[in-house]
Amino acid sequence: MEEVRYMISDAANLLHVESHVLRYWEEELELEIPRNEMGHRYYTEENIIQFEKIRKLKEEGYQLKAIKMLVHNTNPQIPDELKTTEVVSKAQTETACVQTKTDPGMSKLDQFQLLMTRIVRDAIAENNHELGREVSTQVGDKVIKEMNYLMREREEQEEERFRKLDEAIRIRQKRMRRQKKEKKVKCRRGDKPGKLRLEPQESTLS
DNA sequence: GTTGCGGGGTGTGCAATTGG
DNA sequence: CCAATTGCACACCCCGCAAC
Repeated sequence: MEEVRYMISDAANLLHVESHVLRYWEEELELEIPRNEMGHRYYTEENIIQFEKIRKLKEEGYQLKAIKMLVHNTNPQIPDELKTTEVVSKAQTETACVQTKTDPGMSKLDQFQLLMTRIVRDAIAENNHELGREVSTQVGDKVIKEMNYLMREREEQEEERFRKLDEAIRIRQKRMRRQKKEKKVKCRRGDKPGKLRLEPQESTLS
């Protein structure tokens, strides 16, 4: 199976960010992006997935420092001070609510999030050494199952998204090959070759 | 066939801007 | 104030095309 390589512009398009953002993230997060013979970055599907996750974490309000920890797996538990103030205050508000009582009309996901917020807040109040034990005793089987389910669901969504991305790229490559082939045929016939143009591609992704 | 030119894409580096 | 983002300048390389 041939490894798919995306140039920085392709990767930027796929991820809906500017190319200099990718370079910036690469630098700040100390990511190792492979280079080709020309010294140009190329991105594998693995890299794309990694950047997609980074982008999601950014959207969720995490700072690059926190994301860096996650990426390098040095400290999977992210302290609140590494979240934006907006995210922290939101979490605090939710925690305050759950302290009083839980709204019976709340969705399962909301209840789960509130539960997690409370657990994490309590755990942070203890020292870092106690944190792991504290969480593991409070997070019961039910929460773990919920977490696994949510994680699996999310992974499936991501897989589906990248399947679509891959399909779009393959269609484009196929089209380009066909155009080149047509061009060659025209050349052999003696036609004057026109400049190869890419058809504007409709976005198959949203 | 070779050469020169221009366009497009990429690189780095730094400064400016933005927003919490 | 600082982290994050954006913009700009300049250099390099590749490729297509026209002229010779």
